Amino acid sequence: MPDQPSKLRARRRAETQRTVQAHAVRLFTEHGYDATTVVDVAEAAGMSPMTVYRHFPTKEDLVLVDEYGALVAERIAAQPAAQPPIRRIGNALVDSAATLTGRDRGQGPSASEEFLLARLRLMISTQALRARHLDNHYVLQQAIVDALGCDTTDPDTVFRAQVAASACLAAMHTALVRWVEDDGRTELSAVIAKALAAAFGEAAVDSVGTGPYA
Amino acid sequence: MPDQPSKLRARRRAETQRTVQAHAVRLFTEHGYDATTVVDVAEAAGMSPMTVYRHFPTKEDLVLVDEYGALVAERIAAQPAAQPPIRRIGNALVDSAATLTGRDRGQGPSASEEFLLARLRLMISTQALRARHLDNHYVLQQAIVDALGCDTTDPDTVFRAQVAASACLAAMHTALVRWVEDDGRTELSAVIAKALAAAFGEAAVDSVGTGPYA
DNA sequence: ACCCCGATGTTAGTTACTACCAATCTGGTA
DNA sequence: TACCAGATTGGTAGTAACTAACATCGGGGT
Repeated sequence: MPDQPSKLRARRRAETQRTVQAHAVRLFTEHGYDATTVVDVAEAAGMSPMTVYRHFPTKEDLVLVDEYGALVAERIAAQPAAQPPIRRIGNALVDSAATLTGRDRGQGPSASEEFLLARLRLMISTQALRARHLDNHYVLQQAIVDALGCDTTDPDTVFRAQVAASACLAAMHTALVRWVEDDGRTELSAVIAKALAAAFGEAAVDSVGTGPYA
Repeated sequence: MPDQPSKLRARRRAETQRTVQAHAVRLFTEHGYDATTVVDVAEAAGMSPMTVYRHFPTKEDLVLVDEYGALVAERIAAQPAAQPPIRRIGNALVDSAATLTGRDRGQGPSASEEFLLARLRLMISTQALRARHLDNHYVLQQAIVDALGCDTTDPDTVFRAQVAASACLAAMHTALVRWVEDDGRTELSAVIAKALAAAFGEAAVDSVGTGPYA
């Protein structure tokens, strides 16, 4: 059963990855992304540069790991197909953000949220990271269009879905920037909902401020 | 008068830049962006690699020169401020595209348009170029928000403007991709107008299909 | 005619990343 | 327990995108 290689291997692997990433983000934040070399990260994590490259194909990936994409695509497919695309995408984005940051009743950012914030700060302020982050949206856009499962024989429908997806993601990204500028004090899902409403009108999200709280 | 250094210098400079860029885009298209080195480009253009770097700070800039940004920002400011931001931005995007491709009555793509198409094809298919191109949108977004000249003391207004700008640019980018997939046979400004209408409703653009033709 | 500055070239160095091979360590199995 | 297979790690060498510092050359304006 090579499908499940003992799981212990996988756990150790995931653990070292987290370790390396934590050191990387810390060093990047302290001394700047460009001023920090991969060798520096390797030394801090106590391993050879080669090993770092084995876990993260590029230096940028040390910051960019994306757990959000799969979540969104999954939720899109789960939405009723009757609603307009923008609404479906918007709901999926808001829900996914709520799940990801999953914060209980207005307390401050948790530890994992602080890490997310640190990563986002880097992604926004560093050109190379910002560029690749936006390119990830490009991939996510395709995933969303696929998940919408619209009639692929009609090129016009596909086009509209692509436009909806890219516009929603752009609005979400702006919300993300805003959230980071506010140091995560507000609630991410609410900021996203506000952004979507600003772009597409109130009809874009089920209802602003709903969700697990309300 | 060092402000206007004889103009002849500037013209020669611009000319060599065009030469280098033409060779670069040709080589990139023929052999692939990643498979072509800057040294290859320099040899093709008949100069040393250093000179190439003097004219284009990075390899990516050989493809990415952006003449669009200034055009858009300028047209935004020229629009009546009474209209909603999305409409103002949408009109500016459509008008700028029409100016840029400036084609007379449905003939095929001109020579300069072929060049634009080649560059866009590279920007879309090559990851590094795609990423930096999207990052340029990020800069353009700021320029648009500034050009809108909204009340900067109210953070909410600024946020809405940012959302509007990023969403419009995303829709325009999708239109761009579509246009390239169609090998520029349709009219770029019309595709952009269609994308904006799909995202924000018919109210987004003054009227689809208007402009210098209609 | 002269001088000055901008454009070009050369060299040497840094850094991200890759290919290849060797060593080692782990986890399950006979 | 002893062992095998495969996963993980490490080292070396190489490529390619840049950067810095310095020399050179040629054209333009005074």
